[in-house]
Amino acid sequence: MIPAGPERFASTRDRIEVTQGKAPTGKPRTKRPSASGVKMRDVARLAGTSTQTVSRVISRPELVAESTRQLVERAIVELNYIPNSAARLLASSASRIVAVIIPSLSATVYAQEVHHIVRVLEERSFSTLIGNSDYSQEREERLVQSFLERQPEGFILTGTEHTERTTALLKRSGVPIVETFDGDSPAMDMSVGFSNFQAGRTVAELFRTRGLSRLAFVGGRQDQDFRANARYAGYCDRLAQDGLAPVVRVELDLPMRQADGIAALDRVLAAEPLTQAIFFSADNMAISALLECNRRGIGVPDQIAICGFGNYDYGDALIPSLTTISVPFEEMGALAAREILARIDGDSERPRQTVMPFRLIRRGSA
Amino acid sequence: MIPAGPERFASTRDRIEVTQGKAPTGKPRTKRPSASGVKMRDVARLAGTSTQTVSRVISRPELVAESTRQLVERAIVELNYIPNSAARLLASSASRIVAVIIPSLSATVYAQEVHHIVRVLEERSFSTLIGNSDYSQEREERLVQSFLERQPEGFILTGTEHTERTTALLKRSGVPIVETFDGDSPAMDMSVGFSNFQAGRTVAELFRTRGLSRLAFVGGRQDQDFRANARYAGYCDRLAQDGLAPVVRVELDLPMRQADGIAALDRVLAAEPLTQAIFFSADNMAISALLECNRRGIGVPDQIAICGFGNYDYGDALIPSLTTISVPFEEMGALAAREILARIDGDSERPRQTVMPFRLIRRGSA
DNA sequence: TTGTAAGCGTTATCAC
DNA sequence: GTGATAACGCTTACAA
Repeated sequence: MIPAGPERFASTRDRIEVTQGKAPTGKPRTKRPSASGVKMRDVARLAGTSTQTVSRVISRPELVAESTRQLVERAIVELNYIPNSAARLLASSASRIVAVIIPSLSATVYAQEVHHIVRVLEERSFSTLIGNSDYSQEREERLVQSFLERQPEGFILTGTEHTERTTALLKRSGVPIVETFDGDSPAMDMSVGFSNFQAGRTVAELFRTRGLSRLAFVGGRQDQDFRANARYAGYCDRLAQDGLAPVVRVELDLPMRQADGIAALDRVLAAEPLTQAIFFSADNMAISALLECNRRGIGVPDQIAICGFGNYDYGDALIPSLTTISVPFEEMGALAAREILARIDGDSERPRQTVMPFRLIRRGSA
Repeated sequence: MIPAGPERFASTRDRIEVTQGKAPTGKPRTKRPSASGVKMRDVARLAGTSTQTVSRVISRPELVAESTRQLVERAIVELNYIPNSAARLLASSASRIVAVIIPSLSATVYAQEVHHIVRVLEERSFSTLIGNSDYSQEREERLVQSFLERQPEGFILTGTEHTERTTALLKRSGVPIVETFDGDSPAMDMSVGFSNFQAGRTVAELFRTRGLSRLAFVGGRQDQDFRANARYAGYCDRLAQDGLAPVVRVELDLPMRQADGIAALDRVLAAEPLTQAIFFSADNMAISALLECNRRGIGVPDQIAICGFGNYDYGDALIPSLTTISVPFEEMGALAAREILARIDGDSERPRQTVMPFRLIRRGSA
């Protein structure tokens, strides 16, 4: 079926002459190398139809007579025809691309999210363009600009903090946009997130219920980690209710690596040796801090209670198991993708801002 | 600078009339909605030049007179012009896209790899198309076909096992291809991998050095997890040297989740209660098995030695710490991307098949 | 250094 | 149900 020529660039000119990037009429200018080789015109020629009919067979087969359709389909297989999406896009403005920008694929939460975005989009044969902003709004802006050149039919971004230009570019483009991971702030267009503020409040509430009052917080730098800021704000808000405030806030450079958990623990204890509880804004740090406490003989949760965020895989396998906040990152990604698709499909009046529920997973460490 | 109209779809027609998808000459057929609005022609008009000059300013500014260039650049900013990459691609066949297909972004190793692929490509302003094959060659084939429509300038795949059609399609396309994660088998084009076979051998060697002989293996299903097969083959190869063979091989459905480690441990012990060592083909399972052993009072490494694969973050924080194989996944991704770029740049005769070194990280568990 | 003309491969439109 | 023709927005080739 497929000619098994050993050389790369093997060509398919076995049955019919394949168009070779020349003007079909008029004086033949010098050659232009044709990218793929087989084009719609070749299929039409072999099938004995016009290109238009081939085009119809591909996009709206129900409009074509059964017999013609089979002829064309056979020609497509025969020639191994692969449509050129650039030409399609140029003529029809339907790129079937969705652009996704996240801070980093190295962070499990974003990788999970993207996995499910991609999964949902693939079901509908949309392709996914992926970009890492590296926690920088400037890089995000550059990515948006560069992706915009490809006319994506949707954008999925992380958070609601962007440069003015990013916002302006996106709004002007008229493309559906979903912002994820942030259910606290208003979105440009649509959003699928969760309340970081309430998550922080919930953890503070847990600690207060246990009668603890010297509470610390560990998260990313204020100017980088906006979601952690919101969690901190919620944390403070609940404490303020009892006339309290966090005794230490440790800010770490992003991306936060697992080992940073130990350093953070040290910084907390150096600043306030009598700290009774620590809220880590990511489980990986909480886990390494917890293991470090075990190693040092610091009792968890009695001497120091620990709560993480994200409900990573290993948390429940530790001793003590890790108390944490569980957020449905997979569902968030899947829904974000579905919202984009729904908008593309013209199902207009759907809920614009979805706030997903999170859960406090109460286990051994707090 | 940027008109701050509150409505979406805000248009920029403040200074000059923007082309609106009509034939500039001849009888005006009915309108075709222009996707972005501003196009090169508009920039040219505002700058008082031809589109050709605008094109040059964008792609080869050194060919344009300083004064003209400034005029054009100002017009570009003024109009917020964003080039249409479909048109560029159609005219020039340079998509500046690289397609990446991995089994799953949910698995840390692939997410790490992709993170670095994307990072390297972004430095050169290439965009990344990402697809999950879900450990299925059929899905991989579909993704390849669909990505091929977008004329990527390179493909990065996982492993060296593909359907015949996948191979045929890719070879015919003439696009540079890098296969990753497999340094044992010959590649279609280029490859950046490591020897799974030698990794398996190394682990068996470690266990043999410790005088253990009833050895088990835990990995993915044979028909899905080809890299684990290679590790198993190496494992067996080393054991055969001493007239031995694994006492149990547990095969799990992919993707393997952390909790599967405990189930696998049970299956190993059920099949051969006197098992002395287990090689897990992924750290996440090794970690949960190790923690489960602690919980059950099974002594590690004395009663059962455990070795993982991948050197995940938490392995060295456990007690006992996890012995494992470390593979430079990040470097592998980065190099894969660089190989593609080098080929695109025409730096032809570079090493085609790179085998990256792995390291045995000897820690407490084996 | 700049401009003109002719495509790139597809789809929209309209006529048959 | 099918085909001819004109775009889609850009770049290549060549002329000025």
